[in-house]
Amino acid sequence: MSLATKYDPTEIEDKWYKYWMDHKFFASKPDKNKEPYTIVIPPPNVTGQLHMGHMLNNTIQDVLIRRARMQGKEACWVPGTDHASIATEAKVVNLLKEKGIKKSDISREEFMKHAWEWKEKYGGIILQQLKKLGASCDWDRERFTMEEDLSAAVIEVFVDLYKKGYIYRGIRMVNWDPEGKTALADDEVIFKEVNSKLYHIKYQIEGTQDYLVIATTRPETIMADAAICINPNDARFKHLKGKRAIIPLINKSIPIVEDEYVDMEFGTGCLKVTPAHDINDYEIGLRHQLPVIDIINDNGTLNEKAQILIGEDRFIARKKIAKLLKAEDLLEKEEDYTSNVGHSERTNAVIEPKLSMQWFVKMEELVKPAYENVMNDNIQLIPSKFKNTYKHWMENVRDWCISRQLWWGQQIPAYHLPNGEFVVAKTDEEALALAKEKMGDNSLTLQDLKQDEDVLDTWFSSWLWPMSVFDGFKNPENEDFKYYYPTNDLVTGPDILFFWVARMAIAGYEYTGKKPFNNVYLTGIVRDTQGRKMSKQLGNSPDPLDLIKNHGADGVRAGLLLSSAAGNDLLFDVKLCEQGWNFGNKIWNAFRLVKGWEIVDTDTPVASQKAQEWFKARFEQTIIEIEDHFSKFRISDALMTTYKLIWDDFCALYLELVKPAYGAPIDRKSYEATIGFFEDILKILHPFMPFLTEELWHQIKERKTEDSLIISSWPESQPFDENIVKEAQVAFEVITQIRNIRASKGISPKEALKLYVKTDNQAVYEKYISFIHKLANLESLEFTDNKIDNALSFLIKSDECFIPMVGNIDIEKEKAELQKELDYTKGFLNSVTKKLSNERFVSNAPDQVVAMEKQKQADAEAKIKTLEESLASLG
RNA sequence: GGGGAUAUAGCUCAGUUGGUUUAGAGCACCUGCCUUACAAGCAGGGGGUCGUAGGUUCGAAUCCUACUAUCCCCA
Repeated sequence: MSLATKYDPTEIEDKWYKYWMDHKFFASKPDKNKEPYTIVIPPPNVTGQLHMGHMLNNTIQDVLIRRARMQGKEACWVPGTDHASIATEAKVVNLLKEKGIKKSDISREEFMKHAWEWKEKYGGIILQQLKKLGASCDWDRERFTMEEDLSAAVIEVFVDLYKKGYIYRGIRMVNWDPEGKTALADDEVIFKEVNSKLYHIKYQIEGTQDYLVIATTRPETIMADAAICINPNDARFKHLKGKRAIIPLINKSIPIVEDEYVDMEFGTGCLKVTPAHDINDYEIGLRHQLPVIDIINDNGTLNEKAQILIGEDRFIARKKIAKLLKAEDLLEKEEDYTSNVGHSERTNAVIEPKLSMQWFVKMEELVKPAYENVMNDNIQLIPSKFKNTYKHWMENVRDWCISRQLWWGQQIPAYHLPNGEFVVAKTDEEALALAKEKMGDNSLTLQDLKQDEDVLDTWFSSWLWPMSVFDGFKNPENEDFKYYYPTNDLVTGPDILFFWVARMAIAGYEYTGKKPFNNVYLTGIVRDTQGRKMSKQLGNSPDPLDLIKNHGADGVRAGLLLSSAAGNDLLFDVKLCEQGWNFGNKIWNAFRLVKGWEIVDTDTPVASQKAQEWFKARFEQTIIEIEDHFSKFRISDALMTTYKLIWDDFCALYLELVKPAYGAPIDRKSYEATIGFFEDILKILHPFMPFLTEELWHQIKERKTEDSLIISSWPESQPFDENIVKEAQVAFEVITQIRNIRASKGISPKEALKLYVKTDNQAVYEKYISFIHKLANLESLEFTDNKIDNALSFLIKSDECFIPMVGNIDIEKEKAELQKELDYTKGFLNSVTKKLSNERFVSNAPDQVVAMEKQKQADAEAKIKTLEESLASLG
């Protein structure tokens, strides 16, 4: 069979993914004889499309899971999605709008029916996309946070936390999204710099003809003002103390209060206090017992409490108020001003701070085990720098607002009673029983109970994920849960360290007494080459599926991993994927070379024999390095080490050493050794580039299903002789030097050269003479005690090598090069000597260090001697 | 305003508890090669004094302090 000169991943990738699926290689079930290795996927938003962040994060998970599988562990990667209340509801509302249906015109039940239909039809595309990437998830275990069992777990936890006193209702200032008509968590608010205006408005001081001036960006809220506030230390406003001011347009009298919160430098130094519409004002209001006047409806329009402009949108009202004030000469001036304004992550609406009744989880007590067990490394964060951030958050944890004014989600299992009280229960029946008890009224019926309208925050589902995917609530004694939980590694972005990771740890300890995972690997954020976050608005994100189409999933995976150290942001460049593909192509062609050889039963050439010994040792040495990288989650380094082993050691050196002359056959022993090495490198590369490696694995020979690479065994490190690697290195250095001479003198590789070596250690050279012959094209290698005239020379440590030249040698140039080398070495010797002549160094530094310095000194002195002799001989 | 992180070659990053060279890698760059696996390749090469200024130490890219710059989180 002939192979194309260029690797084409398209068909190969689909073929092998199907093959793995058909043979259930991703599937996992508890096996007492094997060690479990479990990862739960960070459930992507069910409305989501694969983006670069997912690609990175899932590639890492797949690398970990594939390696564990090959190590003989029972590898289980659970996939799934979360129901994303806000995003999904927005999608469904839009879809209904297109059909001419308003959400407000249909019942909750009808809406849910539409939402589920939407989910079945359009949801979870992202999981299909993950398959293109090669993700080896156990798809039979796919879960969804709104499915029956997982919802039951959410309700159970709510009721339980309520009973334990961790859940309460309270009025709070929340981030209100007037478009989505829901409260948002702080992290769902994006602050953007917005150009706005600072309006300077005159308020008459009651009982006088004088005015005070306040500066505000929100003149439409003046009707909700409860006071004017000044700093008690502000000498300018002594005359205002104890007075009252009149709100313009509605002529309402409000007190002037004093509070040190007011920044004397900012604006006019007079602050209007609007407790209902600003979090800071709310707090001032509490301190001064000011009334709260809420003038804005849920949809962002003014309500009747505003007295004027009722029904107008807040932004239109702003303009109209400005106009009205101007008309009455109460607008002193407008100045341009940029301010940070919160926007809804989902709807992009400007956030309205709003007081409302919400449900909260009391965090302070609940958080303790999750806090301690990260601090003591029971749960490890990788990289560990995130421990600081985690600590800071945990120590300043705030109560968690878990209610959302939406329908898509688990409806809060609280039932309001006619008298305004409420009960919390898992079912209607239990609620009714509780209500009867509470009210002492047996005649109550379900009709008297009204279930809370709100649903729970999506995070309130996903914080249970590592437990609920294994049915840890429904049936805590089940085999899966006992076997797979706690999970091993969690891979996610640092942006959800608090919203998700910390909360999972909290829930894990609360409900199982155990950590939900051992290690949390925090990936970097994928940015564009200019360092900007990838976003739809900027349009700076490449389409992941296009990337896969153009560079192959293997190429993209390798490209993403090549420069993404844990926790460091990755500046994504398509060039990385090209590099990934190049690498795949390199291996493909290496295979073409080997596959093309004709095999005969002849003796093994010395070079080939030695090359096998050498590569074996080099491989073992590298495996240790790779294991070390993996143990520290240095995935990028593990790949780079593999990359260099394959490209530099295997292709550039080993294959060149065993490669027979063109058209000549290869001896059977060398061929078989080479195939063995090839299999080993395919194994260690498989977690990174699964498709190409599986393809070549089967190209090597016909294999049974159970001999597939994906389930083959990971190479274990074997003892090896370090001296082989070290001594061969001398030969490789000689080769490089000779090639250097060829390059700089324009000598063709075809022209064989003579090499003379002046050394005290002939044995090392003799051992690997065959390497030098083959890779540097030597006519002969001889040892000498004297300098060789009319030759170019170079140094290997203090050994001197000579290549006789037929033509003239540019003596001046040679001298200059030698002089440069000499200067450097002298400088180096100088620094070493200085160290050694320092008595305090010699007496304080460890013996080993001193010995090393002495060795350096001796080497440098020998080298200098040789260099000086060479210079002298050149005249 | 508070907290945290980072600053090493043109770019992206290593540098593992301070001592294997006057600092490494990949990519990019330069030179020469269509050498019979691969020109998306091969061979060779140049390039940084480790953000700035101090300090600790026999010894600092590594520890401390200040400053500067950038980024993130919280308010």
